[in-house]
Amino acid sequence: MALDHRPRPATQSDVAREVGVSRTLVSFAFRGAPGVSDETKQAIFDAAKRLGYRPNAVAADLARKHRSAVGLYLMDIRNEVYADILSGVRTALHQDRNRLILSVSRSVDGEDQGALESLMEARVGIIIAATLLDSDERAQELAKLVPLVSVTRRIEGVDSVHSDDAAGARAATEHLIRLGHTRIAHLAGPAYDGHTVRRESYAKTMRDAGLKPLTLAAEDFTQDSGERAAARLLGMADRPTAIFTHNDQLALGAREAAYAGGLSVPADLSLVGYDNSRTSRLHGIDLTSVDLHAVELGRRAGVAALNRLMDPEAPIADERLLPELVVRNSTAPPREGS
Amino acid sequence: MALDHRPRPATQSDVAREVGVSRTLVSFAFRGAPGVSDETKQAIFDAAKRLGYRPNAVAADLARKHRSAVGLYLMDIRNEVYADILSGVRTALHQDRNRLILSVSRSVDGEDQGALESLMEARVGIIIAATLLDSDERAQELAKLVPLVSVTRRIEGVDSVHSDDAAGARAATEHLIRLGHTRIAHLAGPAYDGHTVRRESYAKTMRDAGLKPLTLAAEDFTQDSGERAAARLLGMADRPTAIFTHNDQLALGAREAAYAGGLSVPADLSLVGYDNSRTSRLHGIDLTSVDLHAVELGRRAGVAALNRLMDPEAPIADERLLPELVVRNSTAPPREGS
DNA sequence: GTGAAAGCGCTAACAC
DNA sequence: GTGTTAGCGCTTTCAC
Repeated sequence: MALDHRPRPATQSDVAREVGVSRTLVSFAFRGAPGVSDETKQAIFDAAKRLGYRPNAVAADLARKHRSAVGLYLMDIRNEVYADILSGVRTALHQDRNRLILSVSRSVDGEDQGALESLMEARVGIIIAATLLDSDERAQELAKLVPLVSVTRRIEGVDSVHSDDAAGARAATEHLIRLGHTRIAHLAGPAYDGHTVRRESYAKTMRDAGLKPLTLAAEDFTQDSGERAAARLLGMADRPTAIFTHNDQLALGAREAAYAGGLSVPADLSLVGYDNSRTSRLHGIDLTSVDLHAVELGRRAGVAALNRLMDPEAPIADERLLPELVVRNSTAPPREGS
Repeated sequence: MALDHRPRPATQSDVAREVGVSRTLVSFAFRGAPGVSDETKQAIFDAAKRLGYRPNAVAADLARKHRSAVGLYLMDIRNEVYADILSGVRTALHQDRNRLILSVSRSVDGEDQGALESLMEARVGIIIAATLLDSDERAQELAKLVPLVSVTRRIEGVDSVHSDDAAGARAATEHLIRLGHTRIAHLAGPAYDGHTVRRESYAKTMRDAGLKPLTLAAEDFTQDSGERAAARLLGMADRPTAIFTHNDQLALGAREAAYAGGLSVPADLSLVGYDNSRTSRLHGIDLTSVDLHAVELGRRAGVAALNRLMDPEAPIADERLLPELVVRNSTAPPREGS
């Protein structure tokens, strides 16, 4: 067998025995607690190195009746926004010695029990969730079991750091109205509690401008489902001349549907996405999109988690960032007569 | 405080006390072990539900002197390939009740100690690594501490499931040669042990065709660094008419560099990527790319991990899949006279 | 069928 | 400075 014999990992006791001290001293030494002479400390570290000892954080947590790991739930690993949030969370957590346990939603099927469950099983001390698919109610229940920080979505009674979706959707819609579009559709995601703000803001903005809103919900948040939904929109008799989508992936799907139908962007169809992903910035894609500053969102969520861990009694955090519309080349005035 | 009082989670003892049996019975009941009457079992489950008891998998592992969690290391969360591998791994692990702990490399800086360390700390029973940045030697050392499955990269003496990179790079290079290109450059990633196969295969294919290889290593695997490196390539006196890149992100960066320099793809520059990412399939991007079947790679890695867990003495796995060149519109014959 | 007791690797009083 | 002891939530002999 090429595999070497894997010896049972060294424990505190092994180190203590090797040095000839008690386990307590080893424990103290590794946690930097006072009460261990420098010599002893050196001897302990040397022995530990020799034996290949590494503290068992899991057992330590158990003994301490305390949970040091922070769990991060991500709805969609294929969406850059979540990668950005991860980056942000990490920079915030970097200082502390916290372990970060990631968990990704299995599929975008409207419930994240599996992923959340695995975080609970791993016995994390707090969960940062981006973006919860569950209802507000279930989220609030979850928060009773373990501290919860919701990113990207505001939940009453739960630490939340989110982006002003109403403002973002309004900016996107107004941009299209200002260009002269009147038949502006909205390609929404599935209608979960956390995802209604953008569609409502879109509808309100349309009505305020005297226009008729037209919202179609995609099956999920993927490019494929965006393409399917947009194909339906573009097949209508009075097809829209502009579409504002819930996220960039849906927008890219709509873009494919347009080209598949012989339409081009922005000449025949204006498109506004949401997320300002890297792909949206590619030459030839040039997607107008709303940037919700995901890295910063993640960073703040990390800070909020740290705060909550330090003070369980602190008031509920509720932070809101302002998104920003980035205008590129996927939007233009509608063609004459269309 | 809006936050409800968070009660200490119920334990086995609580359930046992509630039902009026010993802890052992509760333990047996939850693990489906024989020796518990159906009535008792029912009573136990009822009480557990009432009390909101959920088994502590971490403590169970500790007591069992066994590690049930599987750790998955991903090099780059922004690269779709890794999202695909994650999907594959999950489908393979789905049957089993194994916990999956994710860990993503902090930055692409040539060493993944941090991410690996966190997996060790979480006390996982096996690590699936995609793609290790460390040297073969360090990977082999790691494998002595905890079972390791390497995906995407073959490591001697370690369970590996990878794609035939030599074949992939050869196919890409030959495709460009066949189109008539002679000045074909290769944009490689940083030169880690695991990433040399593609560049070597490219060089060999060039030499075999009587052409002179020109390899430039990007600083990392991101689009930005691809853009910078490609800009240097395109600024050369005798600039290449085609570039084959280590991955799609680098290729997209090269594409940006081309357009920034007034060149268009494929008229002035042919481009072949690697990964066949979703972005590469977008209308207007149409990137010719090598598909390494990442989902299947991940699935097999998951299976390999399960096997290793079941039989530590089994022979080392070494699986290799054949990649596939997907030709799109980013490659064309070189312009006359160039 | 059921339960008592020891132990997993570690922490945290408290005493010496 | 250093060691003793009890215990975290659970599993696992082994005896009743």
